[in-house]
Amino acid sequence: MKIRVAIADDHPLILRGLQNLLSNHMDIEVSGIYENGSELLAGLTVNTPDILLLDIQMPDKNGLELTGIIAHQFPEVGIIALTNIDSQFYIKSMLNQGALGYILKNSNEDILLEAIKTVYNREPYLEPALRERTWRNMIKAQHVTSPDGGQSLTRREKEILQLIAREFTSQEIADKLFLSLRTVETHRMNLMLKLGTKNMVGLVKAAIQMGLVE
Amino acid sequence: MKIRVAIADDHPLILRGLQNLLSNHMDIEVSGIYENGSELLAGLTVNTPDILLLDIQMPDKNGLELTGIIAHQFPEVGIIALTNIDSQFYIKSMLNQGALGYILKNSNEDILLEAIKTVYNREPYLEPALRERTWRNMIKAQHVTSPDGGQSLTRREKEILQLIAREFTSQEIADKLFLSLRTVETHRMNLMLKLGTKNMVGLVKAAIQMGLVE
DNA sequence: TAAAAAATCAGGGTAAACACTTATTTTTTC
DNA sequence: GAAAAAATAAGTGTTTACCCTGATTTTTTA
Repeated sequence: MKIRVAIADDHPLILRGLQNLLSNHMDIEVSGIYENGSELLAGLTVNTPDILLLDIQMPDKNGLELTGIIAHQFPEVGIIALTNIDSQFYIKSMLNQGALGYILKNSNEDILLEAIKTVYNREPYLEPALRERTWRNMIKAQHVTSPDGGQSLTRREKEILQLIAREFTSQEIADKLFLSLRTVETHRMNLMLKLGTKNMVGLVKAAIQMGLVE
Repeated sequence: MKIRVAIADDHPLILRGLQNLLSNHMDIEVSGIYENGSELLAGLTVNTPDILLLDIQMPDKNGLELTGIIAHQFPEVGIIALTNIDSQFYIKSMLNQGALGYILKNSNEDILLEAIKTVYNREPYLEPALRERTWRNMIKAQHVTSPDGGQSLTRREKEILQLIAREFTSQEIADKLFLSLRTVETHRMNLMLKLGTKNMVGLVKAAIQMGLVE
């Protein structure tokens, strides 16, 4: 019985590379390839795979939300995040949302196959290069973190953070979203509080780490 | 006569994807694949291709320098930068160093093929999505007093850019480097000109892309 | 050793961000 | 349907960034 693997990624090159790489293995079958979140959700109902290799950054849908939806709706699918984002925040969030694996796009073939086989057995798999740091962070997080965990941003906050990181001023954001300048500034202040920074520079860096831009 | 294409990229997936994609075309032949800069330089002397698809970010060598060396040593090779970096600074620098094409890794097959054919005919090719903005920037750059066309950042500029991206204010930078506030502001303005941005947000993003922080 | 590039500094302004506070309405969750 | 969370908005400042102009001195390069 082959392991059925679906792939969702908006980069044609990565899609091809994965397809080609996996098709060389007799115990793996590529059961579907999708270039965006909508296609993916539609495809999963028709043809449910064992493993889903999921790009976090896709044009139409956010990878975190997508993971939450799929993990809930198709609990039998083992989700492996496949991404360029080497971010502690994202690793934690994705695992929280129900992903079982997290590997980087510059991983080699061995890592990819090991991840697929591990997750197929319902065990978590984390890119070796990320393991130690993530462990340290999670241990630290239990020691230090404040009650609220400090990290979760609301939908509106993420939206505004993204616009900030795309070089819109507060006034421009207010106009764009039909909000008062004051509201946007309040959100910005709350973002700075939550992300522990004192200016736009820190916000931009956080936005990049979270994959909201670039 | 087939177009001979070499590929240099440290991402195994991208490498496979490209190889697979190009091998479907009768008029193209993949003449070499390289996973790092040293391999590439060694390989080119033995087997010189018509086109080189070159990743800017490789573990051992900087893509800019590499481009300069290859363009000088193998002028018959048409270099196409293939990268995730959507940065005005990098585009200009790469073209300056001798690259003829610049496309993004999330480009589709059509763009890739068009780039290869265009560059094979010794004509420059720029990713369509980047064209307009780059043009605008290049025109703007000629209006302004940036001496040589303003490609590379000076040592001092890089130093200050790094401090900006590390969340220092201009006043703090001035104190740290024993400069007048005005000097720091002048450098910041020049940075914005050179990098084609209107505020700190763009500077931070450029700094990250250039690897000055994180 | 000239010329070019880089680094330094400033006046005088406008616009935007930052800081601290309070408060109402809407939406979500239990 | 009550409680909690999120989203909305504002008053009143201070600080910093941004934009235009101009310049001199130091270092590098041809």
